[in-house]
Amino acid sequence: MAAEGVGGSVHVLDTLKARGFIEQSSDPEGLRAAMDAGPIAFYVGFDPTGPSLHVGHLLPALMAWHLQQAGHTAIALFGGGTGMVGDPSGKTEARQLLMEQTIRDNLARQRDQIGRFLTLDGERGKTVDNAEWLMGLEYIPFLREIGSVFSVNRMLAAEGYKQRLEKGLSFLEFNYQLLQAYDFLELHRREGVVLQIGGNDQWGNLVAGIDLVRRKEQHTVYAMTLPLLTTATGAKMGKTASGAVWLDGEMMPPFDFYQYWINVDDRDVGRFLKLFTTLPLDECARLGALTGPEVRTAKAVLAREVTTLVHGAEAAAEAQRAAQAMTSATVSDDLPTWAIPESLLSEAPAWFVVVAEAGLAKSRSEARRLMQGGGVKLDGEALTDLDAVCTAAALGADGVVLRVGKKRAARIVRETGAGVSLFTRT
RNA sequence: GGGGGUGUGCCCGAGCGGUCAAAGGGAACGGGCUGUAAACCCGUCGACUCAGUCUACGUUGGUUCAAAUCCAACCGCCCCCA
Repeated sequence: MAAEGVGGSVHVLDTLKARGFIEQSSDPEGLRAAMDAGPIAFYVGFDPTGPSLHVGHLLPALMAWHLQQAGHTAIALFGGGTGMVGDPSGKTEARQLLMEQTIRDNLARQRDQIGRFLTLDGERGKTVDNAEWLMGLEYIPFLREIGSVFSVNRMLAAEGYKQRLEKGLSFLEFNYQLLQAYDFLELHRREGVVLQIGGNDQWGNLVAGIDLVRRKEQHTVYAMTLPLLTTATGAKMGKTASGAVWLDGEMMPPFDFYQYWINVDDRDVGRFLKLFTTLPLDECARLGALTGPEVRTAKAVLAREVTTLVHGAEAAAEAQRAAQAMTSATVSDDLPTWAIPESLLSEAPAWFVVVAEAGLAKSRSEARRLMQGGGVKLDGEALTDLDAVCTAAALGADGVVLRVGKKRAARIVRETGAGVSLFTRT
């Protein structure tokens, strides 16, 4: 990662502001003064309800990275305890309750992923699990110490709960805010944490924590929220046809991850560069100002940078090569390759079967339709004959290139060993 | 606990005994135009051994020649009363 702002003259808060990380801040001046007085400890929470983190989590992770680069201590809090309750903020419906074991598995994976962004040496950064202090809580003491300072009136008036009040809100979920506020208090006591960051939908929870710390400890602590990102077309960031854009390489191959960024809307490129890469601001500005076909250059940089952050330089380079090979009609080693099993080849399968088996279409029916619509190309030639079959002779020594649309392609080779497709097989 | 609703394909949403693989919209995908972008136009959009068959309208059973459509129970959700 590019080092930026370390010992530099630009204040990290200004950097964050300029890059678009800050949506709301509880007390900008106070926080700045606290930071100027010396390194502070801050925390950011992750909810273990998903099996992997996704691009949405990238934002808080990168914000934490910037803060850590500026010398502040990062604490990544995993909600092993709160995950068992479920945050109702901004949700339309109640969340399904997860099994304890599922939460623990998710948590382990997420901890691993966050380690790629933050230094977690226990000195400059560490991870904690709030199950540690939440699971052992006793009801009556908790109610007396924490519950007594919360106002139900105020909670009900909060924007985040409005939607849920229409649809119904269980008492379990209603308690979520108390628990998150308690986390802040606990981390303040244990680790001297004075800042919590989170998504803008967390605002109510963060502020509740600030209030709680003030009441119990008479200390001022701070909160900052990140904007909830939407794409230029108004959709939620990070959604694709097949689901979320996962950071886990098994759930979303690096190639697909890379492609996600290449296919981003033009209008989002400048904004995303500032948020999702660690490139200097002026470089982001330069790339973001490109217009017309040149935007592709900016997208290539965006895709490479983010993929590098998440999957490493090697995987990013590989994805980039595959993407380039995608646009040329020639057979290339860089293309995702699928080795057709000898057992299948010997049956002289129709091409639509091969298209489906190679993962280029979800089903044979879809492969058929794609062919009928002229969307399948074999070595650059449209392949529309449903009866055409794939034979050893057709493959030749170097194999062939099957292309579906502009964004999917694979080299089909004759081989008995199992090939690895870079595509998400469904 | 009592009363009333409701549950449809990725999402929203029509259908209310046969003509329903299920209108319409959105999303998505393919073609055209381009720049692996947006907008726009065209097409597709359950599966399979593809002009045929199978699986689908919360779940399970029932009525009927025939059910997404009627009945019962169950499950989930919503509203009113307690």
